[in-house]
Amino acid sequence: MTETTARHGSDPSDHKRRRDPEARPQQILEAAFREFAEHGLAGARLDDIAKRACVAKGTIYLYFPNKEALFREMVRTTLIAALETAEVRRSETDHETAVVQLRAVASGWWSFLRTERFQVVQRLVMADLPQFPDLMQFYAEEVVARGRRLIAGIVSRGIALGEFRVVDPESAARMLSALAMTHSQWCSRRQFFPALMQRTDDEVRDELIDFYLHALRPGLPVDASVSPSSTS
Amino acid sequence: MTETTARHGSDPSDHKRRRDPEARPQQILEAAFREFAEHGLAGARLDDIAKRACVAKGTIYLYFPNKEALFREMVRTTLIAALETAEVRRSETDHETAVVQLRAVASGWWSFLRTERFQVVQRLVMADLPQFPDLMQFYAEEVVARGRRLIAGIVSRGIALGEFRVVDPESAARMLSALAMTHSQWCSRRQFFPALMQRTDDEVRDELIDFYLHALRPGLPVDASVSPSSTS
DNA sequence: TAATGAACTGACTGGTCAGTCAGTAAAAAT
DNA sequence: ATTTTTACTGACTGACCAGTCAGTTCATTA
Repeated sequence: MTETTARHGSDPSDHKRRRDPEARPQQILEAAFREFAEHGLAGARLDDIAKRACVAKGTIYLYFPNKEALFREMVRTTLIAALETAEVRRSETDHETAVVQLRAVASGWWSFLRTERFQVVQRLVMADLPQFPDLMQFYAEEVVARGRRLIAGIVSRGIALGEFRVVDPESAARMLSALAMTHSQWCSRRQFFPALMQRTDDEVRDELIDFYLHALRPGLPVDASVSPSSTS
Repeated sequence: MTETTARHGSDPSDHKRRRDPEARPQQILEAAFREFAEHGLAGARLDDIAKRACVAKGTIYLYFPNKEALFREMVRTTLIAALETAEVRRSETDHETAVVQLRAVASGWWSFLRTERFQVVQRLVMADLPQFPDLMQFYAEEVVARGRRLIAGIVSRGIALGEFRVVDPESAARMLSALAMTHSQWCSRRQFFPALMQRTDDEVRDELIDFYLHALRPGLPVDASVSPSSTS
């Protein structure tokens, strides 16, 4: 009784879109990503995640059994999304020299390392993942090992083609990972590393790829193998 | 009245050594180190730290105003202790070739990176230090920059002596840091990196130093990074 | 028009823990 | 022997927050 055309809510346009409930998990995961990124696992509050997702706290529990599950799922989906990003460039350069291919793939990999998503995961991996051995395993296998195999393959090819000196490809791949991952982290904290302040991301990338390629140059000695291009 | 020789406590040998109270801060800091190492900043409980230090919780507050201060001080003293460890070897090799000196200093630095103390701090730096910009600054300046200067000096000398190709010494030092820090972390998580399982710490060290020295070998003619010889 | 139930809400509860403080106990001073 | 000081204790409190659940809203069905 007493209802005119206006109910109590008044504005019919701000209707919460409880339409398509299958969008909810993504929406919550995205909010969780932001909160975990800023505060880590322990520091993130479910109330804040809910607020960010424009959802009540109870709603989160309709889709995820608890905070830990939410965290796990958020890491998993982020890693998967990141992987897809990384798969972009790759075999489209198989006809090139190993040096060219390595530059191309390393650049793609670098772009991935420089994304905010990866940087955030990187921090969470260091900070909180020791508590979740299975996620750590997933990360090690699906992200680290996968990237490493990619690089190792190219290095092998370069060795076979005589472009690189003979090295253990797995080890060489690890060296590139180390250079790239660390430099990417440092780039994200430029304020603390004066030398990086006067370099762009791309310059840092080129610097480390050049350095890396120098380490793989075939040995100096016997002349014949290298065509003396006598240029400058 | 009624007291014989025995009071109520009975055992006179377990007297808490409230002797030399200046030992207390160190004792608490050490316990804090262990707890923070295992659980991070948020996860460590003051009750546990107290228990580990064989002290009541209240006692901690006699020496540190709050948990954050305890954390800061623990990081500070650990970094300082770590630095002293690292300063050991150094100018005692100034008469050697740059290559030999670099090997010696890098080995010393590597031992430092491999200590539990450094590994723990490394993790805390990643996980929790963003909240403490001044500590981050301290870490960047006193640990990272200092180590980098040390290496850069040797590289400069090697360039001057013609042992190394001409590179930016600061950049070269950064490359070595990246290789060493990352590999040290991976060594601490060997379970997840199959390739490292069959290598000792020392083998990993040699592998990366060799790789590094290859990158610094004085060049073939000129770089001419990519020479498209138009094979096709 | 009413009944049904899926989607969602947010006040509430119970456990956890940083930080407090009134009190004890031993050593030093009187 | 008595008082004062220093070092320490641990039960307590209040804030915080993950997780719950009785209740609301609204689209769909009857």
